[in-house]
Amino acid sequence: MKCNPLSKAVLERLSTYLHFLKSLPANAPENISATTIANELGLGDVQVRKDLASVSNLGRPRIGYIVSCLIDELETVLGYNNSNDTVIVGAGKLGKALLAYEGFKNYGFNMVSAFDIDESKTGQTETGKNILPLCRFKEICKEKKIKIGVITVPAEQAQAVCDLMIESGILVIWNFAPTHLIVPKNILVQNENMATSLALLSSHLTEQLNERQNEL
Amino acid sequence: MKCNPLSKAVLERLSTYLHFLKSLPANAPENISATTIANELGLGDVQVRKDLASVSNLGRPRIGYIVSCLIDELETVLGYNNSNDTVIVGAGKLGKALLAYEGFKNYGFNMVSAFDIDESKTGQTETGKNILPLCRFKEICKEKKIKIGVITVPAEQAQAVCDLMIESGILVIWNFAPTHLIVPKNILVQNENMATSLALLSSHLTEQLNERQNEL
DNA sequence: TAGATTGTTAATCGATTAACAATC
DNA sequence: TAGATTGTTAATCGATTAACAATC
Repeated sequence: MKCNPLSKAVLERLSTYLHFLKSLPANAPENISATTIANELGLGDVQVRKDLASVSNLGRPRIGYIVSCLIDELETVLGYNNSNDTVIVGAGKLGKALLAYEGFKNYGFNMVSAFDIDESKTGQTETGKNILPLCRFKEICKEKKIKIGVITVPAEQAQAVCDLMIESGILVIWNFAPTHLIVPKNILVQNENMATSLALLSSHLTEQLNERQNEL
Repeated sequence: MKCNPLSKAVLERLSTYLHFLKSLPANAPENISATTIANELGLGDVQVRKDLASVSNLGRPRIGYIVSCLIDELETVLGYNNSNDTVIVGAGKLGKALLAYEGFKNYGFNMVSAFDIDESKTGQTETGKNILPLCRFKEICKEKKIKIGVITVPAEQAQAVCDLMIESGILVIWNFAPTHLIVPKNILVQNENMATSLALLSSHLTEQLNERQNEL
């Protein structure tokens, strides 16, 4: 396993490969070629091979890759085998849902607790996790050395929460607030922003419809 | 307004600019320079200027852009001023939530109805929208000339639903199923896939932590 | 006129694709 | 050995950045 930093585009594809490999039936052959993966996913074979080469040296001429080993290696590279403590700020509907969702464990995320400025929301949830007052945020993050934060507060408060997170030692932010966050270069913000998705859809549609018109 | 097709990266930024402009206070000056936008969003000024130039010719030396006109133009380019009928396949929790959500109107999306293969789910929702049996999907899409489809079925059924959508004339697919869909080139699939987001977060974190270790 | 700001042209950078040598 | 498949090196493509001329 190599470790020069991978681009966003590569990581996205690696995640696709992993998902595809895991979805193979149990009676499938135990090895698979990059070309097969590429065809199944509608990508170029060279691209798949290059992507895989950037994280693994399991490929063997004539044989390809052993599926189970490749899955292992991808999970490691993508961090699904870690267990990273994660905190949430904003204990509204979404925040609570994320706090309760068990599935994050599969991706190496462990939702520790949520924080909210509204102290009436604090207490324990049915699933036994704590919702704590925001004033304890920094203290707890530093103590537990937490590096991942999730923002589920309204847009107006998102930047302030973001600043607090950075001050508290958080390195990676998963932002559900529909706003652009300004952060230092070494901090990653991953936006989960519906407006952006919709803009892409909309624009592609307009283009498609124009093309059709031109054809007539 | 010009109209050569815009790249995904540009569209994402345009959506950010629009959001930022809308968030300006009412008493802000009525014009704004690309440099100001760039600084506020932590981007390069040339990039902002080039992005804006690709959709507008409102920029005036010394003055910049009139905020309200720019908002209008961005909304048009991003399609927020259209009203695009949209259908949903999969009337589970997520499908129903999307069907009920009023906010899509602001982005030019009108959720017409949802479809489900399970006929026990059919009927009218509290918000007065219909959940229809999947067997009527093609007929209705063709009749209403629907071009946008949302997939909220489990991963196993997503490809079949996707194929049905394409057959029914849909051009743009918003996919919430955690799986890779294979489509012809002229169809856009926008994936709303948490696993991919998480992979990006995780990998960045690993990188950051390694760097810190090296510094010691 | 001077200065701010635009839009464009050219240079750089990074990612994808094509060609090919290496190997089982 | 022949053929499939890998990984790498070079070529292409596209996007970002830098430099600069145009303009109000």
